[in-house]
Amino acid sequence: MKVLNKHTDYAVRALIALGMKPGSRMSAKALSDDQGIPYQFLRRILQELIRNDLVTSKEGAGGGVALAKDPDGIRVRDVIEIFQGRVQVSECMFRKQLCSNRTNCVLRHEIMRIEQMVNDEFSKVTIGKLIADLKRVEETGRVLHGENNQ
Amino acid sequence: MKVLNKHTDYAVRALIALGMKPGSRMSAKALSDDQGIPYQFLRRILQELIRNDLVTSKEGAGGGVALAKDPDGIRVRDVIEIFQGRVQVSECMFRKQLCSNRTNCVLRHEIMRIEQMVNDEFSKVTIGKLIADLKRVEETGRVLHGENNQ
DNA sequence: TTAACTGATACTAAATTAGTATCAGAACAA
DNA sequence: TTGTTCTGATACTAATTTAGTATCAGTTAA
Ligand code: FES
Ligand code: FES
Repeated sequence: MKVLNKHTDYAVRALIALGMKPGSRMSAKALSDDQGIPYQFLRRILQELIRNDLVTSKEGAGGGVALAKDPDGIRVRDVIEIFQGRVQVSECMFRKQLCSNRTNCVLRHEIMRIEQMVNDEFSKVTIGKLIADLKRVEETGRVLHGENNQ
Repeated sequence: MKVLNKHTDYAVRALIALGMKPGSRMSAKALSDDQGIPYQFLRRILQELIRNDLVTSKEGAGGGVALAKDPDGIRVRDVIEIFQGRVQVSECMFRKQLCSNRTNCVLRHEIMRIEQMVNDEFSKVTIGKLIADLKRVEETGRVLHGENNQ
């Protein structure tokens, strides 16, 4: 059961990469090379991030993309919702077509509690937090993530 | 972002239905009609539940399936793991091929914490608990789930 | 005026999920 | 002992989602 798909995965990676170089724009090409993300795929992901105001862009030569806001203001939850929709355990546990009485369904209660928890947790994790963690690890010399070794 | 697929959904429904009539066997056909689950699909789901010792079966005329253990001993988590594998947020956030240094990866830490939480929660929800909830609601006359009304 | 970019969108391929079909064999009952 | 009702096993198809590619128009800077 995989929770994050490639869109979200790549988007988070791209956002971190952009957040690591504050102020500077990067082209999609550079990001693609940097992070090993298929170029055309990344392009579409970035365009979606732009539409959702997480990223700003500048067209033309010397253009590129940059974070639209403070890394601490970008939650992983936001990214998930853009590419995968709201976290929901099941559209409706016992019926394809949503029930009219959803609020009364006890089965749903359990499930919605879990949904809420997951959403809360993903709200706490921001790009800023991830970057801080990454930097801390880099400084203390501990190994980091897959791109850097092996 | 849908977390539970049809296999899990139908399996839970079937397990609840079986748990509601303790002792008695039901044929896959009856279950299928009862719950509105496609017959052949349900057959395969039941066979999987049987292989995993959540359900027992008896062949031949008058045969059928029944819960193999106490409903309280069947966790929704077990069902999820049978049909969707272990809950994991991402195989590995930053690399397709699992990194050798996963234990040191700070990004992974956040994610594994959330995974753990979800698994814990789905461990707490058992078929017995769901049945108890259902019965309580039936008694108090409150509306229940989608099969019973519009 | 050309090279380096993004915007928009159509398209294809791969993987997963959902659902169907078939045949063999067990148990029961007449 | 034969027909009927059931499960076991497994192959198959269809639908949907996810992943990835391609193309063309327009913008900007040198
Ligand atoms: S089954 Fe639809 S709301 Fe509970
Ligand atoms: S990216 Fe692979 S373990 Fe962190």
